[in-house]
Amino acid sequence: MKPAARKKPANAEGRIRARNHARILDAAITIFTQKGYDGTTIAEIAAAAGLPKANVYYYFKTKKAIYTTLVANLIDQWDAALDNLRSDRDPAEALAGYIRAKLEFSRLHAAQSQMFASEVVHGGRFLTRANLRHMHAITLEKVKVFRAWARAGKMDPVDPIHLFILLWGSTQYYADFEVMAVNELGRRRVRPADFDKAAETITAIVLKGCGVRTKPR
Amino acid sequence: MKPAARKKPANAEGRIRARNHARILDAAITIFTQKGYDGTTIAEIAAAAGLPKANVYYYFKTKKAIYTTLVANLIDQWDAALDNLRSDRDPAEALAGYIRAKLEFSRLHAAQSQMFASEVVHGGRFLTRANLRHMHAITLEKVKVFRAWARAGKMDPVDPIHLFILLWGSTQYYADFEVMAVNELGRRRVRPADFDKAAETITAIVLKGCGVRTKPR
DNA sequence: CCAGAACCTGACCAAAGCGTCAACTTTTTC
DNA sequence: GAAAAAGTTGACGCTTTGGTCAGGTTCTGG
Repeated sequence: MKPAARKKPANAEGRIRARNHARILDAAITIFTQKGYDGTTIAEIAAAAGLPKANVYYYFKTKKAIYTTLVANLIDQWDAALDNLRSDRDPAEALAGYIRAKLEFSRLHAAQSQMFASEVVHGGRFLTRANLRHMHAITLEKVKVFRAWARAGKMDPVDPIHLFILLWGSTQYYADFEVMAVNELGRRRVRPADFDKAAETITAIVLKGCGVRTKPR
Repeated sequence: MKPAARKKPANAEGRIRARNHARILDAAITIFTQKGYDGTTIAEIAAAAGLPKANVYYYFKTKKAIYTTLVANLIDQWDAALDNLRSDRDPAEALAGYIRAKLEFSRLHAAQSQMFASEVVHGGRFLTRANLRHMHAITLEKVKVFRAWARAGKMDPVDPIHLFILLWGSTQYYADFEVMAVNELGRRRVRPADFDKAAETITAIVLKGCGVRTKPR
């Protein structure tokens, strides 16, 4: 083999590799979301990416490798909205910001939310223990925030995990169960105004429901 | 053909037919839930039902026929919990009852809830327009109940559809996203006590959050 | 008891899909 | 400009799966 110095460093991908890698993942997430892992074919992903099927295997070893790369990306994004929740913030603003951020994610990344939902509904067979531990650890950090607010008298001492489940279930619904959301909203698609109304409604119910106050009592 | 009187009436199925029909559906819902429509094989359903594969085709014309029969059954069950919501009831009791009923369904029929969730997450390709119209019509009936309570000053005039989405999203989460629920609860499975705590927490937040009062002001 | 109906089933077929491969083309580097 | 590396791709092999079929068995009613 020729001198190793000639080989590109692993993180210095060429522009062709980076472009095709991204194209495949973009195409894949749309189709995995619509059809699920087993209902999606490599030929469909290739066609949507504008590449011959065999070429997909040049960039990803297997179909499962494509899917698990997407799942790993989704875990990274799951964390981001939780940054709103810091104990040094006013709980009304922090919770309102979190709800808004979660709904923005549902609105702008419906496919990612749906794909993650699909994965979890089917038992999370591609979620690793490390994925689950990570998400649990992050959540426990934020549980502390809720507890700190409760100790400071800024909100009622509601069970933080069940509160998170209520927050996640309600905000993700608009993306994950879009078919039901549009049906019940009487629309063809969820509009930005619907997301605004959702943010307003969920925020009002949660703040009032958790006894959130902007001043300590 | 022999005299029609000899043929059994369509609704007087023999015990063999009824038994095998039920066995196939019971087996199917478990596997469709775990693996999704495309990930499930007729051979797996047959094995779980204790029948040879070709025999399954004696009872159901196609794989899709099995699946859509299950979906139709799920629609029927979706309605039942909503019976709690009647305008002549006290809203605190009615909403608490509805939340409790939904959580009971999640606890006792997790597979059905997950299968329906999977169907919707993937765009509801096996949900018919009639299915969707039916669910929408039922919901609109209950929207009237919320509006009647608001007019009577028994609760705040929150947006009924967004409230339903919050109720559905939070109560179904324990079944649909069981993997996440157990992970965040720090458990191996969701226990009856967790459902009790969920009922208590969701009910408290929703009643307080919606300004539900047991006496008109 | 027998004929008809209902039920069962092993073997089979056609189609689909994951992944491979050898040969080719393009790009990159020296 | 040439060699090496990277990228491309049509054809193919193997396996799997939905569904069929012909022939068989069991059940039911007269």
